[in-house]
Amino acid sequence: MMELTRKGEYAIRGIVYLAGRPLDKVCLLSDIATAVDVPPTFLAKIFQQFSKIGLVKSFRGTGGGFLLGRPAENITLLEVVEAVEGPIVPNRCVAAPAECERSGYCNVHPVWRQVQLEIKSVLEGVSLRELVENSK
Amino acid sequence: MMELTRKGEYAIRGIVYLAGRPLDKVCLLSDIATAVDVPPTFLAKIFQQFSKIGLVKSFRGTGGGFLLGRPAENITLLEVVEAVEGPIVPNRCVAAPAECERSGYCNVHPVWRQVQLEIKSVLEGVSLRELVENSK
DNA sequence: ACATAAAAGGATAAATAATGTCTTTTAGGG
DNA sequence: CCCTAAAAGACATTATTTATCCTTTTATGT
Repeated sequence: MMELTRKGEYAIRGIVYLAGRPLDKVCLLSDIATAVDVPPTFLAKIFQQFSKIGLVKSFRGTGGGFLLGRPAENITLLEVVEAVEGPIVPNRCVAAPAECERSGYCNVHPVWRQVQLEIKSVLEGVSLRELVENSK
Repeated sequence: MMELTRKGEYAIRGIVYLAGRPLDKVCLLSDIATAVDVPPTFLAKIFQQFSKIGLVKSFRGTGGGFLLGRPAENITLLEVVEAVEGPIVPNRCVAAPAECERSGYCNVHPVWRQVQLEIKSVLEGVSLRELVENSK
């Protein structure tokens, strides 16, 4: 339970790597995949999701590849994770309160809500910039 | 990602119900299952896990059933969840740091560690007593 | 225009995990 | 000895995760 999937792990590895590259040089997906040791086809799907919401910018054709969509300090770990895993919902009743009404009011609900807030708070407090800096 | 499974949800429902029953009367599994709307065979597995670690006491045969293993105020939501879901590990690198050594030191690791602490902290702060009281 | 490069998108397959059932075994009470 | 009820293990089903492959679209250079 409560475990990041491979997809999420790969997503972080990939975008952190990209964030650590020179800003003006587009990165080939295949190069990123090799560098962070992720199946290229899988990473492609992940970067497509990033691209849709603007976390990265993509360029097709010769000389194409990927650039970070915004400065690394403006991208939080929460955004990266939610981009590929969907919203952080420790229990489905938090996502869909309607399903919580099994027998009136559910007193566990506020606890899960609190868990959700804490997780989001931690992940939101970390930017790609910080993740890159330490590794240099 | 990060979502409680049905098993965890059922586990909470079941033991909270038990905690709300008179202390000295053993509860039939079938009655609990009916009350909290969970498949009886599935709930049986869950209560077996509870029993092994003493969260509940079980009695076989005629007049048998289940009792809470300790006073409700001494059982935390964390214990209940971990009993059936295993330890709270938001990323496998937190459970097995060895796998984190992909390329030297992983700078995301401390973040997941922090997430783990926060989740555990919230769940540890809630006892079955509190969950029962509100519902009355 | 044409050939090439690279991402986008869709369909599908394999592996793993979640969910649930069934049957047999063990223990206790009458 | 017989009935009840939980324990334990094997099995079945479904859903999700983790990929892979193939075609299409878009861009660049010649």
